[in-house]
Formats: sequence, structure tokens, C-alpha cells
Amino acid sequence: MSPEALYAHALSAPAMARLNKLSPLSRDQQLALNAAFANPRNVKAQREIQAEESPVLNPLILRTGWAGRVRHFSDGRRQILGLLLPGDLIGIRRQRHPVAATTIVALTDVTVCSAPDAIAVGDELNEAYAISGALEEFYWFRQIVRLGRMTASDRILDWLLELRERLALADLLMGEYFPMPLTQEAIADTLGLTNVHVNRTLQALRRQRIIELANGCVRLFEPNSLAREVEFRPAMISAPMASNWRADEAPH
Amino acid sequence: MSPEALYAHALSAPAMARLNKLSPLSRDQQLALNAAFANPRNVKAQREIQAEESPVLNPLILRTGWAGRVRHFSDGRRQILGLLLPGDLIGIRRQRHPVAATTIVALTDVTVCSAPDAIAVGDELNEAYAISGALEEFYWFRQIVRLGRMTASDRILDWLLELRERLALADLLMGEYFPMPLTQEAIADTLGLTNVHVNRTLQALRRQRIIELANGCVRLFEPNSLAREVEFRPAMISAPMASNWRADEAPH
DNA sequence: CGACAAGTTGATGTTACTCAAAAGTGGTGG
DNA sequence: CCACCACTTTTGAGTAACATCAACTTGTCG
Repeated sequence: MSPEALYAHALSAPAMARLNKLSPLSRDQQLALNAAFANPRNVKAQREIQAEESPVLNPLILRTGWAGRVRHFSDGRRQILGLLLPGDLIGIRRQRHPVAATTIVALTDVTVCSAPDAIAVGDELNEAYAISGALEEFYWFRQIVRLGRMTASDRILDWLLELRERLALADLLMGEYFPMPLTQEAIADTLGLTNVHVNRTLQALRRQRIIELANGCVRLFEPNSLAREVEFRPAMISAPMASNWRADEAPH
Repeated sequence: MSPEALYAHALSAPAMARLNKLSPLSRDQQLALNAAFANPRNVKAQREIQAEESPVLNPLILRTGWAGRVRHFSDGRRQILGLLLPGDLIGIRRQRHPVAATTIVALTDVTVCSAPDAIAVGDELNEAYAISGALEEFYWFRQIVRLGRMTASDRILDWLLELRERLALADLLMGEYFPMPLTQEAIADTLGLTNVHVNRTLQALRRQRIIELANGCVRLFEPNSLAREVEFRPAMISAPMASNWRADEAPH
């Protein structure tokens, strides 16, 4: 492999890993994905990836970086509906003339690639897309429960547990740590809080040695007991997916 | 038509109307749906229609009544993630071994029927299912914005506007009025509030002559200006769906 | 008539928001 | 290397929105 190819491979590894865990892919399917990854579009932080109400053309796959679905109010408030992490799919629709329901904005620098057509490429990829869609729905459910019924600190903890679970799917955990590049303002817009309150709540969680958060990296001191406390529900979306990926079984 | 058949038809008309508006159905498809509607399962209020983590078998269609997706906490709190209204579909999944991500509970007495297999029955029905799925996602987005960034009274108003829009799809508006059979407690669990606060907010809205709400019927005095005030976004999910159904064009 | 659920009211407490300013951080160009 | 800028994080003081607890009223149905 040439150095550039190696570099490209390292960048697309998380996305590949994620899809492969959702449904083990054949060699051909992996090649098709790699071909797609070789042709990226770079989007700078804060730029739109997709505009609300624009027709959805070809589906995309997020190769690197974090993005978010956003809604804005005329007075400047905004809500980040949910996050998109490496390996997440954008705009896979079943209807004939889909229209984007929300803006999608890059929260960090991001690269996206067009997602291979699953029908053409094969069943397992199709299944991976389907499970990815089901997971996305599952994450909406969690988000609604967080916003509707949790206190600020529980929202943050539940949300961090979700990030950990999702990043584990893409092999993006680094031992006990995982990346979290968002500003406190973005966290606030995600969790329905103000940046000030997020700041204070984070400080409290740090003081109590429940989390560590600095330099875009998070560490949860006791993820399992934390999960019990906030009644975090691990994603259980598909019968056989059971044990082949869990955050608990992350590399040391 | 026999009297019983007529009665059954009246009960299933809203569900039929909804699907037919999402994608105009052929005669055969309507017959297939009617056949499905002729074989209902009745569920009493407060009973479960689907249990969390149970495997999803055949998809269902809600013929009459209101249901909700629910999550419970161990201390008794609950969040109603979203509502299911007549004509809504339950458990249409693309993956191979789907598992229910949430409990679904009947909020009123309800009848559900198994949804005809769209692949077998035809493209338009399949398209109707697809658009129904996209709308469902759209409603999740609205719910998240409500919970994350709206005050109690805006939540209620935005939510009533959504109900109006959705009931219009199923021809369930009655002039300026529409049915709303939920208790204030259920409203509270939907909107992330307490029943007490819902009660007080509703009273304020009544006093200001913004809404009328009694006997399970709602009237919004000025839906259009209300929609502007809370920045309500009409569902725009599919390019051609444009004008063939809108709450604004409801029968007087 | 009595029982139970739903709606209403009052008093009080808490969580989170607002506004404003200070302190820290990182990147850029002279 | 430093000065400057923009952005992010942090701090403080005051306030508003919503929750909690408990009692009371109304309505419904057997």
C-alpha cells in the first residue's frame, strides 16, 4: 500500500469498522466501501452538509469528524437534534422524492463520502444500512427521554454513555478515554441547556470524580455503575447483534 | 353493504384516508387494506400493544384510538416519546431480526390490525409506508425541539398544532375542533412537564382565549398566527406531497 | 350513594436561565 | 517572540420557570 493509501485507510477505518459490526460485510462490499471512501468531500466546521428542505440526492456516509442535525429559531436559539459520528449514514430514504427534514452542519471538520448503493452491492450492506437506521431511531428515543425527564447532570451522563457506546461501534475508544470535540455551547444545544449551566454541571461532575473531560477527551470513571444510576439502556435493536460489539468489552 | 360492514368501514375510514393521502392507492391495495381492517385486535386503554425488547413480528396499523411509545423509570417517572394516531404504522422495519425499542401502550381503547405486506400488495402502498416512516422521523425531530428549547406553553401549542396536522391527514378534524382524549397527566408525560404545570398552563391558554379544550375536544382560535408564533414547521417530507393535504385546507 | 380517577388550587422549593464580566486558550501576523 | 484577536470557559448575582407536596373539588360510573 502506498503511504497515501495507508493514510486514507486509517481515516476510513472507523466508518468501515462500524458498518462491518452492524452486519459482517463480504470482501466485495468492503471494496465498494473503500472505493467510496477514496472519494471524499471535505467540509469545514460550522459549514452545512445538507440544507433543510433541499431534495435528498445520494446518501452519504460520514467518514471522519462530528456533525449534527440542527434546527434554528429566529431569535438565535438552536437545538441540535442529534449527532452524527464516523460511520453514520445520512439520507438513506425509502420514499421516492425525499426532502431533507433538517439542516445538517459539521461540528468539527468533517469528510463525507457518498454511500454505495446497497441494493447493487449486496444484502449484508443493505442489512447494515437497515440496522444503522434502526439505531438512529433508537438514539432519537434516548434523546427524547433525556430532554423530557432528566436533570442536567443525568442528561450529560446519559449522553456521554451514549457517545461511548456509539464510538465503540466505530472502534474509536482509546482505552478508558474517548474523543469529545464539542464546545460546551454545542453540548448545551444538544442537551437543551445553556452553556453556563453545562459548564457548572460539568465542573460538579469533575469535582465528584465522576468524569474527566479535558482537551477534547472524556473518561468515565465507572461507566457501569453510572449506566445503572441513570438507567441507561444499551442499544438492543436487532436480535443477533447481541454480543459482537459492546462498549464494556472495549480494548483495555 | 351490510350494517356491520358499514360500521367497520366508518371505523377504518381515517386510517384508510391517511395512507391514501400519503400515496394514492389502487383499488386492489384499498381492498387489501380493508381486508386487514376487517380483522382487528382490540386493546383496552392502558394495556400494552407491544413490549420493549420483544421481537417485532408482523407490522401493525392503528385503526382507531390513540397509543403512545413509552419509557418508564424505576421511580415511576415516565416519558411518552410520541403518539400513535389512527392510520399510523407500527413496527415496519427493514432489518432482519428487529426488536422493539420501546413499549407501546394504548392511551385510549384501541384497535390495531396487521398491516398488509407492502411488497406483495404493491408500490403505492410501499410508498405510503415509506412516507409514513419519514413523517414519524419528522415528528421525532419536532418532539426533540419542543422538549429541548420550548417553554411549557409553547410546547403545548406546538404539540396541538402537530396533532391538528396529523389528524387532518386522517380526516379526523371536525371543523375547527379536533379530538384530544388524553388526560393532563398523559400530556405532561408527553411534553416533559408535570400534570400540575400542564393544568396551570392550559388554564392560562384558555383565559387568553388562545385555545379551547374540554370534553376531549380542542379548538385553536387562530392556528395560523399560532403556528407563526411558535415557529411550527409543517411536515415537508416528500417533494410531491405538497398540496394534497394540509390542515389549513381542512373542511370548514 | 360511594369510590375512584381526573382536574384544580395553594404554598413552598429547586433547577436552570439571564445578564454581565473576567479569565483562559489558541492561532495569526508583524 | 510578542501582541492581538476571536473564541471558549469560568465566575457571580439575581430571576424566572417549573417541580413538589398536599389538600380539595369535580365528574363518572357502577
